[in-house]
Amino acid sequence: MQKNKFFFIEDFLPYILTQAAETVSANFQAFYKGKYGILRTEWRVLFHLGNFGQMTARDIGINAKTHKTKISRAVFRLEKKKYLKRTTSEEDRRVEFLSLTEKGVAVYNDLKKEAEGFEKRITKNFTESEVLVLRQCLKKLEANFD
Amino acid sequence: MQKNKFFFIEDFLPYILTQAAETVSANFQAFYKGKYGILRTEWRVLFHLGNFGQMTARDIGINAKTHKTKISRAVFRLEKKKYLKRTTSEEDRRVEFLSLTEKGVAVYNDLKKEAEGFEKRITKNFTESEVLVLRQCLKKLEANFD
DNA sequence: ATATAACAGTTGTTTTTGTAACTAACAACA
DNA sequence: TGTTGTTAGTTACAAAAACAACTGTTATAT
Repeated sequence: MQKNKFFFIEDFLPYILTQAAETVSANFQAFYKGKYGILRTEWRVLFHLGNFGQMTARDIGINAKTHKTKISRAVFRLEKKKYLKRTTSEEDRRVEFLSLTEKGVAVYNDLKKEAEGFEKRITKNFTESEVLVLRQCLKKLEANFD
Repeated sequence: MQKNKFFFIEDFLPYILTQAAETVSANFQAFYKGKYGILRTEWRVLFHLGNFGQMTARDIGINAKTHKTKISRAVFRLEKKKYLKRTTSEEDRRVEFLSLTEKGVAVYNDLKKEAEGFEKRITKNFTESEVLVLRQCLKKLEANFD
């Protein structure tokens, strides 16, 4: 596959990784952007809350490796759309607990179904073992930078 | 790994794919951004020209699946840095042939070495077969959208 | 106590992207 | 010819991201 002495951009792992991610993301975006007018970071916040329940902006940022300003603005937009509500913590008034509204849960559930279907479709010509190795490798790549 | 009836964002392939890509890219960026002050699209253009020799903006865009305005701006910046030169085609004066200057080739060669080292490092705890499957899967994912 | 540092989250400014509209050159066909 | 359509690449404007500086609150340490 890869010639010995030469470097080919199309075999450079960071490049094909980014290309694949951009293609997949761009196509998945169609669901949440087209259907609910939300951006990628908003999708991430929504799914973190849908998955884990109540969380703070800080913890979403840490888990999703996303900068706090990006989270802050995503939270603002989700709140404006009434998908999310905030409650200030009693113990520490800097902290806000975020959680989905009923409307937000409905959106989450719908997008969750779309996500499951999407994942099945993009891996339909993969063997089970390929999917497994792919997942493992992606997590390992990520972990190599901790 | 994945619970049966539940959806977890951390197992959702498009999500872990994007996360891995962002982490890897952000770390690789340090080389070309820190050392030569160039952006990701500029890196891509530089590497396309370094790899394939003379190309048009159009063909780089098609190959890298990047919009023509992004390419146009990257070309402009690379030209300003004297890494790249243009020659208008004689047959069709809309077309510009792009190629690296001597300075551009030097930058390319240096970054190519960095790239090779970087790739080795991020996959140093991978088996050969894992790397192979990873590459195959990423290309297959990409191809599923053609 | 009170000064200092650390932290959660927001706001402001600059840089980069996305999208559409544009220019200039060619192609096709009446 | 000349009219219409297409293409390569650029430019203008709006949306989003990056980065730094900020507010308000709690923790630490003298």
